[in-house]
Amino acid sequence: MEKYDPSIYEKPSVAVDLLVFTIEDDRLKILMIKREESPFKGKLALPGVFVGINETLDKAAIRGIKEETGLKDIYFEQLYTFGDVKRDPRMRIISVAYMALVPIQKLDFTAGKRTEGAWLLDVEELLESDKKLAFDHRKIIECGRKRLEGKVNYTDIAFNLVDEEFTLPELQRVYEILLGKTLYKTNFRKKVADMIEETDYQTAGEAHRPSRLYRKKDIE
Amino acid sequence: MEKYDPSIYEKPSVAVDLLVFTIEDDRLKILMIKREESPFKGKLALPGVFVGINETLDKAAIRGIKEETGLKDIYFEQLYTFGDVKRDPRMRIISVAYMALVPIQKLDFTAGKRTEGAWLLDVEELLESDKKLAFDHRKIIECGRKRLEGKVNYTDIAFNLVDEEFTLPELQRVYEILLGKTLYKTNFRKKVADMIEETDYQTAGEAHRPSRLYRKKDIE
DNA sequence: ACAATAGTGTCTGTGAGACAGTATCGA
DNA sequence: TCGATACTGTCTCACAGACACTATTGT
Repeated sequence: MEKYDPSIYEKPSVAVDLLVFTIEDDRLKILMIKREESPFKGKLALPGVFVGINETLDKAAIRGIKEETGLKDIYFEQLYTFGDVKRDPRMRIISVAYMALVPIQKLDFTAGKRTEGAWLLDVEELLESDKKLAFDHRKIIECGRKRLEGKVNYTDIAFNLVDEEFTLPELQRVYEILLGKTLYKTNFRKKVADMIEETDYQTAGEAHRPSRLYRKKDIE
Repeated sequence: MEKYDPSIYEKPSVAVDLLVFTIEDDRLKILMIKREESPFKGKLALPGVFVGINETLDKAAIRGIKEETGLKDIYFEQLYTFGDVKRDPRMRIISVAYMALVPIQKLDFTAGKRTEGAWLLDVEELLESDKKLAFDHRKIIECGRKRLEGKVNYTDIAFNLVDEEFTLPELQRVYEILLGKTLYKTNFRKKVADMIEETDYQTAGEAHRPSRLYRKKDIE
């Protein structure tokens, strides 16, 4: 630390921006809102909250997730901190981005404070389009998308995008969506074999062979 | 973003803490300083700087590295942001940790502003000891140590810890130190084969077969 | 019977791991 | 010649990739 007293210097504001990912209709989606004020009025933005002076970053993220989705106890992790000087044209705001994953079955984002003005948008479509997003939120989403893809293969992060009980074809589709390529059933099953455990249930009512339900093995 | 004007709320200070890693005497070392003021007076701490109101996070990290080591143009990356409320007992300071890697040949940390009170400490020794460090700096160092180990195998990050020209035994020792285990020569060479290119030089003057010098292949 | 999807058996190629062997320096 | 370290050849084994095959539902 330096010798000067930081309290006499001008300080930045610190916010938490949230990337709430889910999978809907076999597509990766992200929760976004439409800004109703300047700057970037009318543009799409990530939901976010300012970090309270007596609030940890994780707590701020949890609070933001709760406000937007009504949910707590969902998976989240800190992504990266964005600190360009002019990322917000009004004033200096440093943004700590957090990524949250939620199975679509749990997600009812009108359950939060916001009852309208929020959407689940297709991430690939959004990133491929040249639509202007608020602030540096395009860059933040790209960062989250990469992290997601990077962690699929060497963590169990994908399990956070399926319901508590899931079929292997469902889980495989999640892997395929995150990786952006198709996988072979056999190989996929071998890979996840030691992360799952059977239940006694299976799907029914569809015009094909039923599929066994599994759950994530918690120990090990 | 929320509706309130953040400028009327109390803001945290934002600092960048630096983990300057190097390898000296076949050990992973980190640059640390002894605090001369309260709090944690006399305790070891990571060097750090406050982020200027018109300075990006990366720029603050570069400035800090320059002040401590006299170096610019060395490898660094953002590690993680630590925002516990009481991590600094004086006031709320959010710390964005950055990790820098520098080959020992380039490192002369008395070249910076600080001419004394800085040391290269053995990271494993430090983490195994129960020595009290300033702030949450033990946790930050653990975080950096893990990141380093995690990235060795699927990036070329280890190359930042050897000189521009290096022998394969040297590079292998870096890998071994970061991974904490010995490697087989043959397999190691196969792994790095497509990341290196030969030079026309080799070591001399040692009582054994000389070793060819390589450099990192930049294209590809 | 048939369409549709779930699930299995097995061959192959790639790459990590292990180890034995050869090469080249100074003393 | 010898000790020490640099470098190479090659066997094995685990695992990802590829693909053919069988199984079970509703219509």
